[in-house]
Amino acid sequence: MPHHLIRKLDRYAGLSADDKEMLQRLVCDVAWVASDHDLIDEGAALRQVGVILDGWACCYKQIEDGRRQIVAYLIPGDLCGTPPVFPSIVNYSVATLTPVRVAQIPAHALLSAMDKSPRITRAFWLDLLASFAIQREWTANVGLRTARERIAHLFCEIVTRLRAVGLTTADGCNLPLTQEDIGETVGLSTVHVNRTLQELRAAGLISLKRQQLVIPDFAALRAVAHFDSTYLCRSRLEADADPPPAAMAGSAVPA
Amino acid sequence: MPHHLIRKLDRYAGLSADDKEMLQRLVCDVAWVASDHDLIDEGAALRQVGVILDGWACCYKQIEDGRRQIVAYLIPGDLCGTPPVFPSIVNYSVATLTPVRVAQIPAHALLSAMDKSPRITRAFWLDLLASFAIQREWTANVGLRTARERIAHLFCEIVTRLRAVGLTTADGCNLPLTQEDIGETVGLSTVHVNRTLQELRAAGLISLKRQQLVIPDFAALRAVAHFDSTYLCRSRLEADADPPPAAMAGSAVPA
DNA sequence: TCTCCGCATTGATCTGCATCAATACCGCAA
DNA sequence: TTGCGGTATTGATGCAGATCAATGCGGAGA
Repeated sequence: MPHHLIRKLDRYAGLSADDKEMLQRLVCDVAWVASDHDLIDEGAALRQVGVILDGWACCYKQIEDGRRQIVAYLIPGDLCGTPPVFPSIVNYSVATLTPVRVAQIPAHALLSAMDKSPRITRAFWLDLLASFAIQREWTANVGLRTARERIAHLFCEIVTRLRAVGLTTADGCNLPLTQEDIGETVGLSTVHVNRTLQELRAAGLISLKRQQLVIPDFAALRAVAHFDSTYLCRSRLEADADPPPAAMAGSAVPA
Repeated sequence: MPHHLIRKLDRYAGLSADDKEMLQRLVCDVAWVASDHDLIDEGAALRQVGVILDGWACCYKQIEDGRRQIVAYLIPGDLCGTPPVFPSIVNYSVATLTPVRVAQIPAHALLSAMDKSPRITRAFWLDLLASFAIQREWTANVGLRTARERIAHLFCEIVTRLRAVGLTTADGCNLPLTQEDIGETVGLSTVHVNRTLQELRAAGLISLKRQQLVIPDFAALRAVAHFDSTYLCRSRLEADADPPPAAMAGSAVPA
């Protein structure tokens, strides 16, 4: 049961059996962290990279007066911290949203793995570029969409990402976010998030209760959101080396 | 007169004379591009990286109905495209805002330079991480600040970045942006940008006419914007190798 | 010099979303 | 079972910023 990270990196750059073994060995320092705890504090000097094995976390920024903005979600297979430059100082914090199982890869181990395998190096580059693409999309999401579109877009993205790591149900996923979290993600007040969710429900676009998100008609939600999944298909290096990467269609991987 | 890129990379990772020479040689395919032209079209498969030598450009995204969001500005010394993974497919477009002088570095040349020098590799990593940090900040800017704060923050960032490449005057800079550009950057209508600019002027925080931005009291503007420049200080690996890196200093390694 | 065009500016009006303030609900622990 | 704390929901009201519609202005080209 290699963690999602290896599968993801493999899709990015086609790892050899050796590569996978090497990566597998990196993941040794594993721990559970309770919900609602910080994994990284802004300003810390990291000498290692975290790998999320289970659970959700988020990267956020805060300004003096308490306003908070979530700038990314971390799900299983995602890195936590900024490889592979050490020591690196991060300008955001990371907090768990659920209990999280996280592994720590020490700087030197990661660097030496990258030294030994150009495929591993390439895979980490691509992973970073993929997160970057998501970040750009978030900027655009908050900057130019309406409340309804923003939330719809967020849900489309989340489901697509979770599907890629096999964490979805047939037509939805578990969504461990409060309405406040959602608001801090898309730049809306909690109250307005609530009302917008009800609109989406009323329109039959989603169902959401008890942290279970169901999207009966993904295409419909995508249309509302103006969601174009290509930015999630890793920077689509050799775009056809594997699964149907493209636009519409079924997205992502069976695995 | 080595272009700004080399100076920047040098600050990131401390290049050797050889490194600099190698980089210098990369920059050969140079051309001028007129204002208001696309340098990169969304979906293109890049086999090279551009380097902005002179002028301004911007990365932007568009959705069907014509709404547009600027997600980044490129100024001299910035890369245009996503090194160093090729071919890479970008999910945004790049347009010139002024006439731009741009060099193209072919994929193989860049990769071989990175192969030969770990410092160069490291420098490119850090440059990418720096852009990423800016993108995160933009997400937060649009997500949680008011109109006045957003524009103030944008100006603080721009001046700080320009200063790092020596393109500022004593207390300001040239700003080749229309009010429409600014609006598409921070998620506001043109009209409201205009009014907010006037507010900032009335408050004595800025002066802006004929593309000349003057900030008489940077600290004051920074306070309004809740601007914290640390995210611009490259991931501040060796934080004290040069100019006052701002805030509290400390941390990190002399390397 | 005049004319044109893109950009900046101004006013009037509308609305999406914030804010304030209760109230309802649910899971949990005693 | 009861009570409690965090989350969701609902209503009422206010405002930041959008939208619509002119008008002004400065620079480039004839």
